[in-house]
Amino acid sequence: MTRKTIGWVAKQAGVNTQTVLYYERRGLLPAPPRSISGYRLFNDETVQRIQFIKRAKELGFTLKQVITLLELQNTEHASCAEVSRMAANHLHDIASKIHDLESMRDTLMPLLEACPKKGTVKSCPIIESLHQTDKQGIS
Amino acid sequence: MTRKTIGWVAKQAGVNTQTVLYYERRGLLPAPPRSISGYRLFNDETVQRIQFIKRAKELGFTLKQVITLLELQNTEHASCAEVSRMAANHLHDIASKIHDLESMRDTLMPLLEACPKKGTVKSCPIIESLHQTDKQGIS
DNA sequence: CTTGACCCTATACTTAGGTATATAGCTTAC
DNA sequence: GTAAGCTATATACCTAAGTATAGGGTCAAG
Repeated sequence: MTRKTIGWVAKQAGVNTQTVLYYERRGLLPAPPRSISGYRLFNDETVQRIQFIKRAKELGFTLKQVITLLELQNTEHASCAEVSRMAANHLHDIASKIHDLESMRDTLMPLLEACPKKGTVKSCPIIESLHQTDKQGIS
Repeated sequence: MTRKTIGWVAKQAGVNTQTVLYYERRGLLPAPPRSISGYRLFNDETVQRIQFIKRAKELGFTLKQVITLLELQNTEHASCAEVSRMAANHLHDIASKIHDLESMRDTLMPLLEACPKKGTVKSCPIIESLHQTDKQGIS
C-alpha cells in the first residue's frame, strides 16, 4: 500500500505538488493529518476534490467561486438554489465576455477584410481605425 | 497657454498620470523633453498616441501588441501586411476565446435549466456534474 | 513667504493562479 | 550507511496592466 503523500495525490489528480499546497493555503483543501515526521497523509477523497476543482475551473469558475461551491457541497442543509444562483451569475459573466469578444471580432473582421495587405501602413484601414477620433466604446 | 505637463496630458487622454509614466516605462510613449526643473513637457501628439493605445486595448490588443502596432505605424517602409498578420492572429485568439466561453455556456446552461432550485445540494445537477469522472475537457 | 496643488523618482502593492527556489529534514534502495 | 529522491516551510517570482505610496522638489496665488 503506497502512502498517500502529497506527490502521490498530485500525480493522481494531474497537478503540481505546489498546486496542492496552494489549494490547501487557499482553503480549497482541508489540512490533512500528518505522519510522525510531519508528512501530509491524504485520502482518495482529496484526489476527487482536486478533480472537482479542475472541472469547475474548466467551466470558468474562479478559485474563490470554487471555495463557495465546495462549502455548499459540504453543507447538509445547503440549498440547491444557492448553487443555482451562483451558476446563473457565472453564466451572466460568461455571456458578457462573449459579447465583448464578439464586439471586438465584429470591429476587426471588416477592417481585416478591407486591408489590401500590401502598400505602406499609411493606407492601412486597421491602423487608420485606431486613429479615429470618435468616442465609440466597445458598446 | 497651459504647459503640457503630465497631469494635463493624462486628463486630456482620460488616463491616470501613473499610467502615462507606466506607458513611458513600457516604451509605448517616447521620453519627452524636460523643463529646466525636470518636468516632462509633452505635445498634443502624445494625447493622440494614448488614445490610439486605448482604442487598440478596446479591441483586445495587449500592450505588447500595441508596441508592435505603434512601431509599424512609425516605420515609413513598414508594410500593411504586417499589421494585417497581427490583426489576423488576434482575431484567431478572439475566436478561440469565444469558442471556449461558448463551451462553458453550453455546458452550464442545460445544467442550470435542469436544476430544480429547491431541495439540498445532494440532488443538484450542477454539483453532480462537477463530480463526473469522465475526462472530457472543454473541447 | 507660505500653502496647496502639482511634479519628480523609486518602490511596493493589486488580482489570479499558480510556479520556482532555498534550506532543511525524511525515506528508501542498494 | 549513503545517495537519490521525496517532503517540510518560507519566500520569491511570473504575467498583465496598472494603482498606490513615500519622500522629496517646484510653481502659482494670495
